Amino acid sequence: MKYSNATNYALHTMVYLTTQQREKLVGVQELADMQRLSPTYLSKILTKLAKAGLIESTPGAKGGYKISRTKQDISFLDVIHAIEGETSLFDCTIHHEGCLIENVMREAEENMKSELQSKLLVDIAKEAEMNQKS
Amino acid sequence: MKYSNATNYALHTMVYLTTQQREKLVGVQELADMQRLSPTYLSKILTKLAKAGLIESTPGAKGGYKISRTKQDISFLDVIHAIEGETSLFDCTIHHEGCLIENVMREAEENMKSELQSKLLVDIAKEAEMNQKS
DNA sequence: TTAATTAGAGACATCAAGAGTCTTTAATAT
DNA sequence: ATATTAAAGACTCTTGATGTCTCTAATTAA
Repeated sequence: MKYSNATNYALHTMVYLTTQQREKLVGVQELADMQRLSPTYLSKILTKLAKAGLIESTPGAKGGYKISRTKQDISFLDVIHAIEGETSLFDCTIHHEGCLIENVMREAEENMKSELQSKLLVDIAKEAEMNQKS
Repeated sequence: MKYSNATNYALHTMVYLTTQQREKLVGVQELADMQRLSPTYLSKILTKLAKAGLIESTPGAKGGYKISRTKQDISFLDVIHAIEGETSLFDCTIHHEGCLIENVMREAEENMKSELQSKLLVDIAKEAEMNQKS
């Protein structure tokens, strides 16, 4: 069980955008080069992030992407959610006579989600910048 | 991102076996009927559990499976591990210039694993029995 | 010893989702 | 008008999950 590569790329992209100065637009080409991805593929990921309201896009020449102005304190969970959609660690619908482990798994999942919700992009970006300087 | 159906079936099977009286062998047919699965498919899952030392198998007439005598305090994580193998939520190898989020994700994963490690089959089995009586 | 029963092993088939490409369209700046 | 950039969607390829089927090995009961 692992998160998809797309989620991984999305998180990296979001951390990178967070380190940029406000209002500066970054094109998909630059973001793709950074991660050695094809621009068209990354573009699909970026569109999902935009639809979720985490970033804002501007088409046309000198266009690009930037972190959303309205959405504050974006967390890791927000990003994961935007890419993977609503997920549940366990699918209890496969059981016919009632799921014995539903409560246990739900508890574990809530716990993990709350931790990922507490991880904010800005904190990680600061950390990354400090590491880069040293 | 979710655990596989096989892991789900394995957990249910293990909880069921834990509720049985010691040393009693349960055949794959009974375990499969309980979950409405084909015996041959469940058989593959059971073999993995046996190889991981979580259950013991006896072939031949009147044979079947029972919870391991040697392995005590089996946890949810043990079962998940037996089926899914060694997993990691994030694959950092896809990044060329160093993974920015490795530490964050590792922390979240460790947290979740330690919670699943604290969930013991015996506790869940007791709970399930109490619910059945009421 | 033979027959019935049960687990184990492995080849095989099927399906869904992930991963990624390509092409066309729409919007924006110069 | 033209160049640039995001958006949308069809398409391909690969991988892994989910099973099924068949044969073999071990054990019990007669």
